[in-house]
Amino acid sequence: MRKSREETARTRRHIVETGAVELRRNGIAGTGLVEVMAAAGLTQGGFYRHFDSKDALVTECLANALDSLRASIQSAAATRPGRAGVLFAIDSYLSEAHLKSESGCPFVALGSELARAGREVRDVASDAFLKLVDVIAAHLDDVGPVAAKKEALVLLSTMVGAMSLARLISDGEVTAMLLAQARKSLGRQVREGAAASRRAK
Amino acid sequence: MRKSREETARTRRHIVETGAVELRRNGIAGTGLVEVMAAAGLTQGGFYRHFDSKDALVTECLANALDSLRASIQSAAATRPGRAGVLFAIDSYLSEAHLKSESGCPFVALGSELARAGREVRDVASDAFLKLVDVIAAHLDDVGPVAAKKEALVLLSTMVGAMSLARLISDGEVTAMLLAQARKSLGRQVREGAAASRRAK
DNA sequence: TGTACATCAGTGAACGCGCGTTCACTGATGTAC
DNA sequence: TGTACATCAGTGAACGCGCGTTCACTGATGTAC
Repeated sequence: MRKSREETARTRRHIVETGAVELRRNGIAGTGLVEVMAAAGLTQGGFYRHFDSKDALVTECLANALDSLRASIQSAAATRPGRAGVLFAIDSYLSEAHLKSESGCPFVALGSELARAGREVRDVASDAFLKLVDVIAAHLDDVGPVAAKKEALVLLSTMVGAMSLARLISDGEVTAMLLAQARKSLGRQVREGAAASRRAK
Repeated sequence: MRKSREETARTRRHIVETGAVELRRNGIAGTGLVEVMAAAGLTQGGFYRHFDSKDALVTECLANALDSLRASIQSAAATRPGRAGVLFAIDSYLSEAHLKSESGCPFVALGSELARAGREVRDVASDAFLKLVDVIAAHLDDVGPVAAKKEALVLLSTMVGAMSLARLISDGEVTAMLLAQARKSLGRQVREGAAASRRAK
């Protein structure tokens, strides 16, 4: 049953992609290899032809998921120039669709588990976060790059925090209010950001 | 080896308190009953004399941890009147001490696991969150109660998000910058909050 | 108040079960000549 | 280009191991009279 190199590579990519979804749905500890392989249409036995360990899979799936997040924020921001792009990216992130999504932000879906993860996993998460900061900061082009980065750090903190809390709150009305309020407040911050930053100097 | 009612109650409380710490250190899935009982100085066999299941323990430990959080924020805020109290509570929350603490905010330590938890656990988390919102909102007493609640929702989102991200980032310098920047930005928001809220009307 | 018995907190061992990992096997693909 | 052999992707079963849970047992505490 040996497969061609091309098909092997395709299978591997497929495992990573379905694994990236399963991991965000059930968490790192809550996701089994049998489950990931089954979701990819395979049996558990073949897993170790592609990866050294569960940890190696987690690292790759996380990198994949973080890349999706960056791509999605980047393309949302790219629809409008400067701060308007950031506003749009924020509204997309803090949407009901993202709230219910099973392939959303890994910082929300895996946040507390990532903090306890090994060196390699945390490095992947850290690097991806800094890239995300740069994506946002690049759109805050009416202040200096350092000020833009600092501003982006705080915007992302609120985004991740609001979505994390929205996910765990069981009362749908509060959830909706929280997201709406975060969008509103970040909107104000982003619009007034340049002025506030200037004032702060 | 039967113990007196008083001692039984003390033992139970002790299990919940040590369990609340273990749970935040290792996560829900990552914490075993053997480990919790050992941390309390007991053996696993006695566990079911106090709790119906691991889930029941988790619910109680979470409630305990959330109560500690509320008490700590409440007492920090109470040291100063009005918005100054909120500023102080924010700085305490976003401190290096809290970053390294093993008995800190459950929303940060368990966030992504809570979102996947059962009805009861999520209800406990939700109720505690709303109480926390009220604690903060009570100090934003120069705007109406509804505006104060909305403002508190966003402040807490940034606090939880910043601490969650700070915990998972492996670069200590970035972590410190993120916390510092969140403190600074929230400080500005809280100080200008009343004015901004009035403007928004 | 004292006595006899029931209760039950805590121990230590055992139970299924699911997990990550390993392995013998199959047969199509890749390689060497 | 064709042939013979080595490689290896994928299967299905098995492995230890740790987990949540159960249980027989012990002996101090609580209760009934």
